[in-house]
Amino acid sequence: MAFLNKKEVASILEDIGILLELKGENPFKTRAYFNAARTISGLTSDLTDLVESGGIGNIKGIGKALAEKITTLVTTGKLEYYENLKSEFPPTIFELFGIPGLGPKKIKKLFDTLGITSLTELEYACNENRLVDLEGFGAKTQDNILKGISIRKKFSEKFHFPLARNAAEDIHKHVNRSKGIKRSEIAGSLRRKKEIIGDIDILVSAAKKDAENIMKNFVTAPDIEQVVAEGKTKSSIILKTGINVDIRVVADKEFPFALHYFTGSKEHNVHMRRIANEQGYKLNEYGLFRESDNARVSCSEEKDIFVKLGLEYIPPELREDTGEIAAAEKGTLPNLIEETDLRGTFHCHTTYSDGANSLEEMLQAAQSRKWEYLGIADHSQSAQYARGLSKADITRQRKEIDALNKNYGSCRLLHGIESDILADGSLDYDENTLEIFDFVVVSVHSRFKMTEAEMTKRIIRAIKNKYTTILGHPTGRLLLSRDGYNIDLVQVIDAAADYGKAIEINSHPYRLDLDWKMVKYAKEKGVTICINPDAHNTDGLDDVRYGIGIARKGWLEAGDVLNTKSLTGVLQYLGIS
DNA sequence: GCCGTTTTCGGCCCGACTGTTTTCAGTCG
Repeated sequence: MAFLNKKEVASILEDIGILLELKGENPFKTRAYFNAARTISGLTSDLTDLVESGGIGNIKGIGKALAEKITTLVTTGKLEYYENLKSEFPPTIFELFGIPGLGPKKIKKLFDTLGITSLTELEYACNENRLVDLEGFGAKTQDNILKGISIRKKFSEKFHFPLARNAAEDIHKHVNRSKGIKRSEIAGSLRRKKEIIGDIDILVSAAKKDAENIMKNFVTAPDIEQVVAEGKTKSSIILKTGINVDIRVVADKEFPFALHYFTGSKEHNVHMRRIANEQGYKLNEYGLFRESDNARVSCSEEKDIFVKLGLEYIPPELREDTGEIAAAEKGTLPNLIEETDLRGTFHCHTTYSDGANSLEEMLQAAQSRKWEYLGIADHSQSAQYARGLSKADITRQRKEIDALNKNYGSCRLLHGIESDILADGSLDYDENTLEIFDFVVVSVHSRFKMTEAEMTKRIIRAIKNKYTTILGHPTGRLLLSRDGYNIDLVQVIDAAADYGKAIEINSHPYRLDLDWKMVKYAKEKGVTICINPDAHNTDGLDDVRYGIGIARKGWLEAGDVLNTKSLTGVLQYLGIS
């Protein structure tokens, strides 16, 4: 019997890390907790099993002390060490982390000397001018903290991918108009195709004489809320949308190294630097240096850095320190799927339910994308909020699809449905009706608040249904606004593997569900993945590009994905002609 | 805290910018 799941254990380990930082503990010790939190949250094997078998201590980065603490947490739900640490600080102290310029040391100082325990108290103290005389603080610091609090109140700290990408492209264009730019690129989590973006990183190479002008141009870009830092090689601004943008200007020979460094992730970089050290090099954002004589190893492209370290080139999407470096050492990195590999897609809505475009308009849009097939999956009858299809609607839709397929040669419409998974795990039509469809996507749209055991059972029952083709948005999460329902994804993926069913990567930028961390697990279990746009209009079809990003982050190759198959291959897969 | 073909101690990635200091600690990525 487990008292805490992975997510909860990881969250406690992270809290411990923060509390240890506050206490001024050895930074390597705190890092051990943060690393362990990351490791635990990324585990695909069952945590309870690992604890019971003692295998938990064999995981890299989890030694004797952490293994004991994790075991205690899983088996009892409590940890005295954590409770004691927590009792030293009020819980609201966590609010203070994330204000720019405020780290553990300063927060501790504020707590010890002024008794500040929350954001409100901090703002009050700033307005009372109480920070200026504090050792290590001053008028400037106090002012910046106030600005930070005001920005925190106004904006969220994270952004959906498209919003961040559009902002990044705008500022990138603006910067590129500066004189003397040699190379430039958008780096950071955007380049790694993360589902949520915290800030934008722009990298530029130029001669030294041009750097100052480029910086000036950057900090005077339109729509800037605040210039946070302005230096010769590094500056930082906050846009009116609340997004933070960092820029680095380096010499052109440093560009590949800076690009690698600036793309991250931080964990990947740390690991790469360790690999470099082991081979007698030092790696930083300016170059790769031989430790014996400090000689620079020249690399003209980012790819060369990996080659020099005896690694395969690691595509940015994989740089999360989740095994990509070991695979690159062994030469076993996947040949990642590309957007051009897609030959069609499934799960699209039309005016029959809550879509904005007709069947014919969707078909034309698919044709213009050179797709061989388009799977229509409107909502099912119980989804009344979305005008779910009655049996009469289904008959009518079938007729129209058959007629369109006769008139349009190059792209075939496939007639599917997005059937609600009812509370008991059954589907939303009788067997005679389900029989009609070319494919069936099954999704949860109601009764989100079940226990994990109930929800898992419900979804697995739907997976087992013989009419089910694809499990749609498996957690139901809405990024930045709604957590997914409680579900044991490992069990769900195992069931999909056992029953030969596909799982969707819902490509809508607010969903991106299945999460890439689990995509990799699904691939390992041999589950077919389907990259679906969940399009509600013709433009929505382009969302598959976000799904591709997630598929790549999940190590997928073209062969792992259903909709890279030709029409013939798909018809064969679906068992229709 | 973790780790080890240099193994039970002594390392642990590395550098820029800010604001406070008067040579550097703290923060950030």
